[in-house]
Amino acid sequence: MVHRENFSIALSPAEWEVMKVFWDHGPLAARDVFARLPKNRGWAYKTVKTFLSRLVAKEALAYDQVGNSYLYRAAVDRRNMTRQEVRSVFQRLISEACSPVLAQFIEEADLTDTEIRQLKRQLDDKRKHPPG
Amino acid sequence: MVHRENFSIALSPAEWEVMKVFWDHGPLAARDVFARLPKNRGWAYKTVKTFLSRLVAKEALAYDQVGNSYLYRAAVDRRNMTRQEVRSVFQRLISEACSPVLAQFIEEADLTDTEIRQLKRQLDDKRKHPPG
DNA sequence: GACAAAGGATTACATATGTAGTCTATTGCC
DNA sequence: GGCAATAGACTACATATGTAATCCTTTGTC
Repeated sequence: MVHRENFSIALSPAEWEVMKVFWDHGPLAARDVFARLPKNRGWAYKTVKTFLSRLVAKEALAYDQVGNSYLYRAAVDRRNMTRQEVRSVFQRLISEACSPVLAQFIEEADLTDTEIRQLKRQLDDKRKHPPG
Repeated sequence: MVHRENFSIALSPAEWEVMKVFWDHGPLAARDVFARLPKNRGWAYKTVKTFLSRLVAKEALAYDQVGNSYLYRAAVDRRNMTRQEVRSVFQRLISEACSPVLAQFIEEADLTDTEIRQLKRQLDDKRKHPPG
């Protein structure tokens, strides 16, 4: 089992959009990726093909030859990529405290009550002095 | 009072770094911006000047002539820019639920107990059915 | 008053990204 | 068996971004 040097692959916004399709649906042929992308993006099929090639070059995607075409699949883990991106966003936006930016995030987020409960629990777990 | 068309200015990572200096310190001359930027970035003074010019072109910065040089100042609001960026990050990273990405953010964040308490309160305020 | 230093304006150049089109090989269909 | 459709490879081209250097002007210094 090859251990991939997964270190520091950066995805452009368009590439994220493509990767999300794989993370949500698993391995796909180019044509199916195209079909599953949000149509409001208005990308031509050839454009999507370009993204796929670039993602393969970045080793964010891999593929298996099936007949005369490729079955592409994600080669990087979504949680890893998200974590990386979140870190970079933090570094970009934050001067000192994380909290204001995090607050901004919470403000923007659409959350169910259940999710809110879970996030609160997660916050509790971060406390140095557990709530009394 | 001129009402600026503040709509949809996008900042590159380097430009964010520069803007943070203004938001943290107020109006500054080019040389002082250079001095206050994290030195680990290793940017040449001329590079910083380029960023300043581009930010003026984007109308993220404005300036007043003082003697033969400019006193630059932020022309956009930090909260606004942060909100915009947070939104765009959400759109980029999220398929359906915000919650997993938000969780990732909380995981990465370095927070004091006080900040945690405040964020929890903010979460409570978002609940459709207030906690009983 | 001449010259060097510093400031702003303009130019430079490589890589990344958005957005495709063209070229060539393969292959299903008639 | 020939042709059109499709796939992947390669090419194209404009804009954004990182990273400066050069040019021209102003101004403080000796």
